Amino acid sequence: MPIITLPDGSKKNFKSPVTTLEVAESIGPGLAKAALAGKVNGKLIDTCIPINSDASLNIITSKDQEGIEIIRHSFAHLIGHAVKQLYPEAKMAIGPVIEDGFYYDISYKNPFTLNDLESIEQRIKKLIKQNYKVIVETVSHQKAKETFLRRNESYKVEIINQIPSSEEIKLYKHQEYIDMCRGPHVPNTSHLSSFKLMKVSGAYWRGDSNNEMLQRIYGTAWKNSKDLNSYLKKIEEAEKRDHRKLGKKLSLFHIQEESPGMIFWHPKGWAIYQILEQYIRTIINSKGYQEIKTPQAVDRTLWEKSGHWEKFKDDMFTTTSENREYAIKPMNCPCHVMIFNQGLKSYRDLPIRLAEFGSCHRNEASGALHGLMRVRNFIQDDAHIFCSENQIQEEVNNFIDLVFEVYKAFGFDSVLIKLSTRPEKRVGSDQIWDKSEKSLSDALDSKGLEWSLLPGEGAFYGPKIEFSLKDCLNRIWQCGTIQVDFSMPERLGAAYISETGEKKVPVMLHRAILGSFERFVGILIEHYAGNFPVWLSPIQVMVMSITNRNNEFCLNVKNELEKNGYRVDYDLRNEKIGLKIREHTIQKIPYLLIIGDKEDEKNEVSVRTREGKEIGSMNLKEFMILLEKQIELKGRLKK
RNA sequence: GCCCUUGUAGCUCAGCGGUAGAGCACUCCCUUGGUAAGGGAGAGGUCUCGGGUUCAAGUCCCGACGAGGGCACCA
Repeated sequence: MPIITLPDGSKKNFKSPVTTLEVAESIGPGLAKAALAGKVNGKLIDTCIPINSDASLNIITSKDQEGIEIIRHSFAHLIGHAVKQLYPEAKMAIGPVIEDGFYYDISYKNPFTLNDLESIEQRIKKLIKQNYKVIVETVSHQKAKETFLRRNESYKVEIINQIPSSEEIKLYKHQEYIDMCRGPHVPNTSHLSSFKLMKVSGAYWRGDSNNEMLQRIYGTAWKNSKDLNSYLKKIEEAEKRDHRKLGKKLSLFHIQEESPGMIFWHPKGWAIYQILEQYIRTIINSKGYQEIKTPQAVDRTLWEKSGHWEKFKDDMFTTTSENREYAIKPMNCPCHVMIFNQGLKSYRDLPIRLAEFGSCHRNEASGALHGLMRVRNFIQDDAHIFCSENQIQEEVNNFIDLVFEVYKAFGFDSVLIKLSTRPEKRVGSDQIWDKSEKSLSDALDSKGLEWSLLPGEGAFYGPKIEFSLKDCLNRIWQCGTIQVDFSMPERLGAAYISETGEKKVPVMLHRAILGSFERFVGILIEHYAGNFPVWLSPIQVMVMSITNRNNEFCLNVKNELEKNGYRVDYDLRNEKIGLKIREHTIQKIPYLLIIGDKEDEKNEVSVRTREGKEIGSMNLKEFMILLEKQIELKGRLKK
């Protein structure tokens, strides 16, 4: 006799086991129609599954996030249903829910084209219209296996073989199509309306590049067409922020065939880069770092000693000279150890913080390259801290503060923090790993930060904290990092004399705040949509004449601003002011100064912003105060 | 690296077997105009590269290289 407690606290008595659907019906026909699943004591189940004992029940509809995820999951099954009708020989692998949508991995002899995608989408629409019931059946492990063997679904069989044979398996029947899933799923296709198949791509079976490649169909689905459209609109808007597009439009940089993955920085892009570098330089100087510079090409023997040659040989560019083989450095760390090694060090010297804006080359897989975000040549705001074991905690703590201080200056409010721990292939004892992993997690916890654990994702020499930011399409990019390294100093013979007079190996902390400048500029372009805050704008002020009678005054204004350290350009072309405003607004220059006879007479400038706001007329001094205030803010205020 | 898509003027793109097109940008001329496009004329392309099919190839086929989206990778 189950008593069902609803979210509002009310209780309902039932004489016999009751399903979510029946409970919903007892409340009202509207709810019964909308019910997608039940959440029984916190666990999601299908609406047709009987509840045998007292329970709290939450009826899930498309208004709940869980409901939308159920809808998306059921859409994955619909791909299966449609694909098997259109291409009976296709084999279905896995079809999970992802952020904003779903996908299905499929094995099929021919590649799916855009036309195929279109016909699959049409077929799904046709299936939805039939308003068919999705039927759940719980079967034994054996029966499930037989079912998929009979249907020649070898991937499903492989999945079942990984499930303990004592477990029961749920089959979802979509008319003649059968899929298997933990569920729950929608009870009827009538709940499935607003979706779009987005793209096809390749994906390795079980995510392993040694396995065969399947075809992945991606889709998005929402509770109604309004949500779907606003999602599609959002993507469209985001694409306009793409740093590659804006980089071209604003003439910041370009990349060309002859040097894939390497950047040609134009004057404006390089201006931004240099401002960043100078900013970081000033900050780290004040935090006890010393800047150094180390060679670009280093004999392979050093890379052999550091362990890079063995593990990353294929990812290094090499060159030869007079029978010697060199690697173009992929990292700065071994060279930093070489500087540390010059001269005997005492425990009193520690920590030693060596920073370098060093250009590194990594021969990344061609398919990994992505604009400024993933390149083969990049410069990090790199530094290595040589310290004793008991200094680790404090150094990590200070670094985390530094990262947040810097990120805040750019207006980043959401920073993803991840702690990556020991990978399978690694150097160093478990004891050392225990210690270093703990020092990182303690540091994060002591700051009260939210972070997630990535087991097995650490570098081969030590665990790391990663600070990641998102691009305009929500793709995540690692920027800052701090990594504990107990191995490389030893491999490269670093040592210091301890308090007790013995030789000890220092710990090395690898760390970067921005990560690569290339990637960080890419993130900034998208973060600001090209509207750089004044301190970063390559051109801060554009001085424009209305007629050529005002040219001289314009030049004076420009020179005066330049003399005061501002980045200024001017436009004296024989064009109408409307055109000049339009062009420089599109170029996203923060301040436009308009100078005509009126301004000339009063010795003032008329100020307009790239947002289209006319601030009014003022003298240059007032304008510079205004500029100064904006520069002070850095990126802390949006726009 | 793998799968799919893709490569035409500085940019965005049309053309998809029969003598290379548009808009914007560019150059010149006219216009001196007050807060997002003034008017006219002109110049500009071994259609990524290399093979092949064909009387004829941006256009079809093969290969290389690059790019885009994923996957794998990311010291």
